[in-house]
Amino acid sequence: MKSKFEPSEVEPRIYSMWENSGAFSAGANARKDFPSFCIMIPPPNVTGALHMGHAFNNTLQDILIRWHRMKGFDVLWQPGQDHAGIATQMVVERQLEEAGLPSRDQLGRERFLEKVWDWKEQSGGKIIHQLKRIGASCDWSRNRFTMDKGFHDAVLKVFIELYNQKLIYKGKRLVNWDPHFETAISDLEVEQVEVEGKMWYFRYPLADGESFNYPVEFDESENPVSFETRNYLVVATTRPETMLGDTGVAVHPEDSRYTHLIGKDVILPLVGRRIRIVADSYADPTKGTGAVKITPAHDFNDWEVGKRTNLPAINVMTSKGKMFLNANDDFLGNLDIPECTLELDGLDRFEARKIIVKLMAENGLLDDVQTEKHTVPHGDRSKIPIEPYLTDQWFLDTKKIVGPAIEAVKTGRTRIHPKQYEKIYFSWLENIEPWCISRQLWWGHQIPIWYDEEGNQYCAISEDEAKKMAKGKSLSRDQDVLDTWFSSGIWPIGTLGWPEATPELERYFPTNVLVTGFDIIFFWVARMMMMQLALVNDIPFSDIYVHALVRDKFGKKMSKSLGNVIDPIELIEKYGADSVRFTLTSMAVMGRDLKLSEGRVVGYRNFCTKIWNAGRFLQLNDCQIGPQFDPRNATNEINSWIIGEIAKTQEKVDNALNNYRFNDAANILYAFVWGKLCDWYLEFSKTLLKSEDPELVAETKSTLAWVYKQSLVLLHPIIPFETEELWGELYNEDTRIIHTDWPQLAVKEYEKAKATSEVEWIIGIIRIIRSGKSLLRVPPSAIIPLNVHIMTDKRYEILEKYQDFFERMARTKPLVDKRNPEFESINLDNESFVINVEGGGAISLPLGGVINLKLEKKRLIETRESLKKEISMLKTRLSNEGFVAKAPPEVVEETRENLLKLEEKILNTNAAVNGIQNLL
RNA sequence: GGGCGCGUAGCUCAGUGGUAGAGCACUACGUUGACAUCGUAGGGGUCACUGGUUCGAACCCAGUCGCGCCCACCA
Repeated sequence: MKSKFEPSEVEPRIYSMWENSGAFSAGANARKDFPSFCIMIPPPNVTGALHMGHAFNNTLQDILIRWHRMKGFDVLWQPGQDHAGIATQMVVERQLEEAGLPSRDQLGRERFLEKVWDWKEQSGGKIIHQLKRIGASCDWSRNRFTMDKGFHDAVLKVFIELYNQKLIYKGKRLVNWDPHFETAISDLEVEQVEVEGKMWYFRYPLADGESFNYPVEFDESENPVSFETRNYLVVATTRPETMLGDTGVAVHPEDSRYTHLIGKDVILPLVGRRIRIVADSYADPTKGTGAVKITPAHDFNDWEVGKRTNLPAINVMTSKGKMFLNANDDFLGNLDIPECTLELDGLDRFEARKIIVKLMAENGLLDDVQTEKHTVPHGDRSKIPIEPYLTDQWFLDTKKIVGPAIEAVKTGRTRIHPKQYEKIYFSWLENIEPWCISRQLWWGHQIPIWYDEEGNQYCAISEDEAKKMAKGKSLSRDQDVLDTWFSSGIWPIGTLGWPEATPELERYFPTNVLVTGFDIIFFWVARMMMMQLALVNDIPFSDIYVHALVRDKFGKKMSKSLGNVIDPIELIEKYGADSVRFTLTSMAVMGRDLKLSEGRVVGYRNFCTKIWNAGRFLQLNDCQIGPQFDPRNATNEINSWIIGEIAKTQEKVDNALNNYRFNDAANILYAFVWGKLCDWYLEFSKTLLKSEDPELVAETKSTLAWVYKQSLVLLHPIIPFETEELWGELYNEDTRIIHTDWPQLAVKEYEKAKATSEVEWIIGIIRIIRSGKSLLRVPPSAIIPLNVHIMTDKRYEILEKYQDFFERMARTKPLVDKRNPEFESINLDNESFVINVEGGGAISLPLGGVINLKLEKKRLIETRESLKKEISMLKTRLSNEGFVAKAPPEVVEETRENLLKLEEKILNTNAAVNGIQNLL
């Protein structure tokens, strides 16, 4: 065995060994009649790179997968990648531009898509390779891509089914439009960004020479007392450029300032168009001026107002967000739209804004400007303000299929962990809006709709089919593609071969756990629920584990623009995949984001080193599990103790993982392996192995080998590489650790209570001797005497039995029986450090010349004082009737026991004080 | 505006009714045959604040202050 564990050498070797031997294949290591256990990987972008969130997400999945595989379940971890419409198209377009190649438009659809496929082929393997680096044990032979033929057709099939059920329809609606990508996006892809903005107050002159009295001063009961005569209305806006598309001004039907103006017209400044003053309760008298300009084609609320009050909608922008004033798009009414003579055509909407404000000011129509913060909707990919835009789009009527998805979680058929996310899930689903599923992109699943010359729709899986339906009419296909999340929505059934009735669908669906971040609950989780239930009438998974976000050490979201991204691959190269995995696991607390700091990784890298060195110790001592060895029959107490401890650890780890308490699992293992196995048992074993009793030596070697082996198995789901390597080094097994059976150590059978309490007592004494020596600055190498003053015979015998351990582990001389039946005073024959022994008894370390008697007396008195304090605290509690009557009996009992222990300690301390006094 | 979460040791975080925990960092000592990526010992916290419930509160409840996030709206 090498003296150091070298992840960079071991990890690739072990991973290929697993992969080449089919260790990850669906059903590998499945025991007969065991149920299936299936996890669908949240498919990463095919052209993406692994970030910390992926590393975290997939580590947790891999833990669950490896754990179940070892337990004998029929396991499938289904991997795959997502085509990521906008993101991928964006990358390829940028590459073309950087390389000075023809642009998307110049290439045309077919040739552009070839470029995208090229890029996919070129970079698509990267993310898979990176997932392998962290040790993900997916069944790669089943890898799926959302644009692969089978999956592609499944997506179209879904569209066709839902279309035929009239759940998918086309309509001209106002949608969130991204002027950069020139596509519609869904509500979810819109981010609200707070910006410092301005509110402009514009005067819109009344038509036909009208004027009115506007109240300007009020008395105490808010009645107007003075008025000014106005021949204009004032409206407020944050987006002046949209005024060119104004087709009305709304006031509240009960706003007495304006009621008499309803039905009259104003002249839209700069444009000269007459637009109507309408009554609509959307206008809030308490906001702005109470009169609100209405631009139905560029504002969601205005669109609704326009529909209610029969105002036309005039689109004033191109799909790129540039002004375009003579579009003559009049979708809601039939007003005659006079030609606009303003020369703004082709100007960017924000440039136009400046000019319009300037023109309004020049015309004396700018009433006021205020600066204020407001939120502006931005495209989550383009990061520019989206534009509400009037277009033809496809929608999925989610309201009609949402019911079962809500029901499934309400009834607990699907459980969300942690539970608090259920609320978020419900609140979104219960207020769901139609889902805009069409995108004006090229990379994606092209909508399977063909149109004939009259515009009739033919929904079919292929052009041939559509032609048949159209009875030979000449057809053209809809140019739009589907939202990427539409295809992700059928990931569970799609990857298993739906719509075919495949054996995999039969075996693994519904799947068991979905492990995902909360940021895609709406995008993905809720939609999978809806779509699976709608298509195959079953839940996609029974459990949803929602994990938190990995943030940087300051709690900031990692992002490229902030430059605070920690690359998991770099961490893996520096510390090894196992260390990174253990770190993420130990921080995976439900419901709280994790701030990753490199210090944690270092700590767990050291843990991996510790495990390695313990393995070396076993090998140096030639530890193997003897053929006759049964851990339940170990005779030596120390051996029994550690056997009991590993059994308890196994139980705790299972319990933690069953409850998705990954951090508990990691911490339990850490505490056992380092705190118990290495710190104590290995040290004890050094003495045991020197025994002259060959049976004890054999039992100890077997125990070491067996307990360490169980530890490796329990660690394997979190630390797969190193445990596999150690397994190969230390144990001659037919199977690799990845396919070893997960232990089931019934604590009742494996733990010997007597051995546990005995060894724990000894550990306590060793600790306190070490502590005493250290406090008194006795050099650790100094070997000191150990006198026993107060002790029952029974306990003294135990103490004697462990003499050799005291000598090795606390550096003491053989113990000397100085017990005196008269407990009045300890018979201290030299300057001594006195120790109260847990559970009764007193020992001393005679340290002549080393310690200052007066100081030691002072220390003892201080000890006595603190004991007194504790005692009086406990006494107060026990004399409290409420406590005795209402506290649980075991708590009262425990308090009594503690009090007795303390009282014994104080007696011993008194005796020690007296002993010292005699010497002084 | 609605909702969720967080505030515990210098740092990163567990704990969640019964006398405060881990890792890292810090201090002292230490090369005993697994391990200096180590060992032993130690210092360090009125568990944000204020009230309440309780025999007992870091934990439950209410409020306050600070931080973060989600949803909605924004004339």
